[in-house]
Amino acid sequence: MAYTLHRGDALTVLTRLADHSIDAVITDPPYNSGGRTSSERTGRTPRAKYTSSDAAHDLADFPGDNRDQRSYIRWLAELLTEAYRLTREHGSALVFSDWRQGPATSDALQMAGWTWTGVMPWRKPTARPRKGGFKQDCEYVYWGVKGTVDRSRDLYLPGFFTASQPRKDRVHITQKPVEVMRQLVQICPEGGTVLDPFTGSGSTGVAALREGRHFIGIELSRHYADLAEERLRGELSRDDFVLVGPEK
Amino acid sequence: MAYTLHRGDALTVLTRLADHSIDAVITDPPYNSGGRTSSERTGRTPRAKYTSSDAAHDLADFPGDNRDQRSYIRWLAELLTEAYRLTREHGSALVFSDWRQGPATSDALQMAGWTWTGVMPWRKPTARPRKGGFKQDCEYVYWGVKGTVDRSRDLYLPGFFTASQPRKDRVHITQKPVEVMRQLVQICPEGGTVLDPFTGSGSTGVAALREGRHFIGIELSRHYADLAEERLRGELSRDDFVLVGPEK
DNA sequence: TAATTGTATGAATCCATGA
DNA sequence: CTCATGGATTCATACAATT
Repeated sequence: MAYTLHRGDALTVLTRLADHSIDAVITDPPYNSGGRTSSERTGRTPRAKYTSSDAAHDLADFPGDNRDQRSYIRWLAELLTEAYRLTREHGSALVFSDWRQGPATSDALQMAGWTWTGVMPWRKPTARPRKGGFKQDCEYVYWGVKGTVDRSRDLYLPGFFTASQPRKDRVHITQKPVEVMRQLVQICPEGGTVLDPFTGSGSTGVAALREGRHFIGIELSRHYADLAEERLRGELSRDDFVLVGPEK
Repeated sequence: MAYTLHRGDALTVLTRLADHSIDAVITDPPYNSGGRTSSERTGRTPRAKYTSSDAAHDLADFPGDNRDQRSYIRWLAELLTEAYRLTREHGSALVFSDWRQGPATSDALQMAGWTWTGVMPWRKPTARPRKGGFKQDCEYVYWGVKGTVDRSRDLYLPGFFTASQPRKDRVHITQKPVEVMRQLVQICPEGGTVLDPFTGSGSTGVAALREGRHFIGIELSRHYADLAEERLRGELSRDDFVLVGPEK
């Protein structure tokens, strides 16, 4: 297994990649969510929007979390259009979203040509409660395919995930649990290639390598690109990775 | 606790009800999905769509499940507009949807004036697996409020439900588990009134009565109106219902 | 070693205050 | 008035510290 990391803007780098070189696009774009007013959403850093005021951690902000909803849909649709071009027939796109941006994500996916085939909730047991009603403790993975689902594969994946956010060793505010990502990357055939245009700290890549898929990542921020590089390099030199047997 | 059942068309009956008489609208409209093409959606009866071909069900069809998506949104928005008028300030609407109609449901809710405040997945552990990818084993409850959430209530509800569809004693194709509905009706203050314009077999009403809320139901089909009537009457004569203590 | 107690925090949300 | 800003708040859960 091998990986490639590009440092730069997602859309710019995508346009340079070759047609039909990718089997699955799995990514977690900035949600541009958080806050009731436009200025709350666009005028604050991710840390200010998403972090408890008494939290002691010192994780870096990430860029691109300040679009309004209209330009968010257009931007995401354009990105997913490029991703569609790169993807082989029957390939998949898996896009993370919170509850607020769900409809926008579904729209963008379909505007880009993907066939929307499902939604998989990811439940986070440690979400904040909400006084006066129902808490919102799920994020969502929107699933699109290029053309139709490949029904010839003997593959049965869950429709729902539950896992806590990484706490120890966390390096990104929105870091995803590797155990969830390991399930998701299986939508890519073994030995195929997974693309993540918003690599962040690289959990998608880590999962891809552990599950025997190649990985191509793109990350704008130097800080996170370096962190992802380090984590991915560490994966290739893990001597226990041959111990990972076939999933039951 | 008391209940009222109207037999008739939802929209027609709603226009006859009084302003500000309702605390929570909790309902499961016909989803109108279940097929990729317009003809697949409109050409089959609900039984043909929602039951597997080999299942030995004997459940009656229900009407109003063959609109295309555009008119579905308009129809649902109109219905939710009437429901909005009936509802008190800070009251809630909880609308069931499958994954396909989620964006449409969110649109209709907001078109009708409700503030969209969340989505709660309901997971059905017995859903069929899907060859070649992720199974779709969740339905969704879309939550809207009139104005803002009432933060003065000391109420903390879950953001996620898991429960199997009733198997024994099931009388409606899309019957909801009472244990899920008992959580949902708590968004209505104790002693308040819950409205369900698509009563079906009456699970919302059963849950409302058990949790100490009044219930108003509307059901078009004579068959299901009779069934709901019977179930609700049975609730009022349960001698164990006084044993239901205050929720912790 | 196992059980118990203690502490920090969450892709938030709400509200008072000031511009 | 509206809009922007910053600080206070909520509890289940994870993990560390302690018994």
